[in-house]
Amino acid sequence: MIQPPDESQALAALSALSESTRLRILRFLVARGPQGAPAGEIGEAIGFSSSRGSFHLGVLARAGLVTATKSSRQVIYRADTVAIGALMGYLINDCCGADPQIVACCSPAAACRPQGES
Amino acid sequence: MIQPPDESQALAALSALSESTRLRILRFLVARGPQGAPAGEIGEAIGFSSSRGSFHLGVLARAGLVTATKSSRQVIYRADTVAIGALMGYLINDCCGADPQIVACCSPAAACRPQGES
DNA sequence: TCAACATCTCAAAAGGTATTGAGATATGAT
DNA sequence: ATCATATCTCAATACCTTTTGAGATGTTGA
Repeated sequence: MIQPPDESQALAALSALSESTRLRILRFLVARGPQGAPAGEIGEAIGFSSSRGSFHLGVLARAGLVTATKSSRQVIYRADTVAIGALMGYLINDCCGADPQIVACCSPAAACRPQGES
Repeated sequence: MIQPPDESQALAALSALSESTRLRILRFLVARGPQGAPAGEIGEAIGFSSSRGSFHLGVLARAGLVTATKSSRQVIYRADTVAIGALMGYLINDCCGADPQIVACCSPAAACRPQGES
């Protein structure tokens, strides 16, 4: 059954993505693939203290963009690509009515101009 | 020349989108198409005072997601579909490495499960 | 058991964001 | 000129977010 995330889920996800540390974490985890990475390693790669990392990873997890699974004394975080895809689908199709100009930008080879550039 | 929005632009746009009133405004304006709508009409449709509307429309405009053009005594706002598309492209391709599972969700017929649902 | 490790929680401080209502500004009509 | 209209600005208030450092919790290995 096709069911988009509801608005409040989408808002939580967008809010989670709108912070530079968290965007970097997500980039890192997507690049890692299904294997994910433990909190400490993410912190070392990106550069933040354990409490700061815990805070940001918690925001991402509560927003549903990453999953956290305990593995002995570590916590492995993984990007939830299905959730991320659902957010994209919500934005493109539900919020933007699948506007062709917007949809066109989503393919890897898309030639979309940056915002506010001539 | 293909050039994605830079990170700070993307963050401003994501932050602008992560508020329910503004997401509604954008939905409304995308549905309106290139004709756009004056501030007052958006406020009536969505339900907010002029000062609140001015604040939120300003956030969207500063983030580059909408354009504002003065037309006699009204200000016409329009969704900037190129900028919105560029944001989508940035998220999908630059942040998420064009992960196939994420890209798959962007077509209108995509069957993506919502975040956090079984 | 004890020490080291990985992560989380908590409270304080600083800064950012949203809402409200009053009022300023500018345009168009009488 | 005067008035109504459309929008923006401003200051006050309330609330939310981020960072920091200290320390709590739970896990593994000696």
